[in-house]
Amino acid sequence: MTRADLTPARLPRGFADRGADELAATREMAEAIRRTYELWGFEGIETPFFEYTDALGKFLPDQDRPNAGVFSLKDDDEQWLSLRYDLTAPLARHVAENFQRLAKPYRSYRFGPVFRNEKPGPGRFRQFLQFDADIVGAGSVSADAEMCMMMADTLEAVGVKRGDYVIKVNNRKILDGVMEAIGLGGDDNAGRRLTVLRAIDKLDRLGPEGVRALLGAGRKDDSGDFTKGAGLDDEASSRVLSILRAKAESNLHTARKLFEEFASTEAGQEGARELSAIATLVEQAGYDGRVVIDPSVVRGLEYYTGPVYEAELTFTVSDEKGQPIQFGSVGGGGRYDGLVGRFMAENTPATGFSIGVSRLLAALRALQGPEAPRPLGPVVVLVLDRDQIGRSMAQAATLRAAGISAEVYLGASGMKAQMKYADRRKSPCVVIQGSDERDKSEVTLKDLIAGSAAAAAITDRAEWTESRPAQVTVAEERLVEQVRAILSRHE
RNA sequence: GCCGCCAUAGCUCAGUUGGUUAGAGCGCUAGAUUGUGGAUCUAGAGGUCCCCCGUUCAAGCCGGGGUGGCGGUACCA
Repeated sequence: MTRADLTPARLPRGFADRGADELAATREMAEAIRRTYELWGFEGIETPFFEYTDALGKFLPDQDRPNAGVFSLKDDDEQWLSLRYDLTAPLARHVAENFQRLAKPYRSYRFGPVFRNEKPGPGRFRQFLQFDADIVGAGSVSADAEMCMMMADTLEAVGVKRGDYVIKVNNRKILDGVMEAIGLGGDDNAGRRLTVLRAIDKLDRLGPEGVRALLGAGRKDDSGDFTKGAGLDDEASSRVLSILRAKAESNLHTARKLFEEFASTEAGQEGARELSAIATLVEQAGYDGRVVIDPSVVRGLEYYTGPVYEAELTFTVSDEKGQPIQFGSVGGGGRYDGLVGRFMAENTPATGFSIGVSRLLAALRALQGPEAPRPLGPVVVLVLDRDQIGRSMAQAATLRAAGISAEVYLGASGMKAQMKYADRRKSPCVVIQGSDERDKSEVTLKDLIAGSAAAAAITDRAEWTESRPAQVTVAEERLVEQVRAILSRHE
């Protein structure tokens, strides 16, 4: 086989392998989230990665193929299947399919990878982890208030300090009311309404002037690309922008202000009333300041029908170049009363949220800095005489029986390379038994972490070669006891 | 999708007006140390200069096309 025939070892774009450190960190975080959800009375449910494409609600009517943005394939019975792109649509399918069996309101959570077939960017992959919680069958805003409060608890459970995050709540009905008031009501204007929502969603990045441009004629960005605007006149734009300034010093003030300014339509009235109810519940439950009404939140642009919420990290950290980075949103959700209704005639209200696990993890790691704790590897039992490997295996077995993770070195290299191997495995300690120890039924244990620290102080070459820091030789039957002593120093 | 930038060793990158055998640092393998990782010294391995076509006596370098990557923007259910 020539070089040119070799298969290139390469990962598809937008996908990533994840190593031991990240797996451990993910497991820990997922566990903290799961515990919180269960404390709030949610139960787990798992759905498959694949769904029928129409169940996900994505099918272009004018083409015989599913929408771009979704990974899809045709089954052998000619039906289109797609990889799930979120965990909400599969839940809606599950609830509709098992409607009679489920106790409602149905409180459930789910965790797993979702897939999006779109251009990856920095920190954006085509496969990533989400952890969702939803309440199906509860139409009152108490359910939305609970979701917000649970989100706050969840962030604290994974290690975000109070004050380092905020759960922002808004209500789509406010926006709907305003758009109705400026003449964007009705089915004919659905496209323009969407443009308005998208413009508002960009407030963080573009500022009020950028948003105003997008509400009006349009905006040209730095790369020279032009984005067509919603074509509103100045007065209408101002009206929309005034929503974004409605945030006041407290939730109840904001709610009152919204009621005063945007209650000219029925939808606006209802939205303000709902937000006011949420504000009261949040205050009574002691979540004031953590859950905040913020009229600039838009969220997922299609299926939300009422309250929408978003978890935002408020701290900044520096990247490798010292540039401050703001992590922003790590999750969000809202009320989607229409989603289950796609599968069954019975109207089923629902509300829920999703946490971007990978993103949250990245934020926390950046916060902890590069010296985030690394999990230790196994104890490595060296093999100095290959015909004595059975003894090494017996020693490893003894350690395992004591619940200590241990492995026998299985390579062909000498002792020096074995030490290097153990070092790279982040092994806390190696077990050495050459002929000297074997004759006396002893083992030598070397504490690699302490050894590393001791070596850092050595500058003289002779001392370096002579010294055997941080190692101890003991009788073989004291193996477990000594290893435990070493491990206990590094926990 | 649109706009821009980039592609040389495992990684980060040099490479002069186009000119012999394409380099450095780090990493890797090993020796100094007959049994010791991380310091030091020494040696070694490792390259289709992204691919194709063209210009030229001569291309890593110039031109065209392709592919891949990065950044911005749009989309993000």
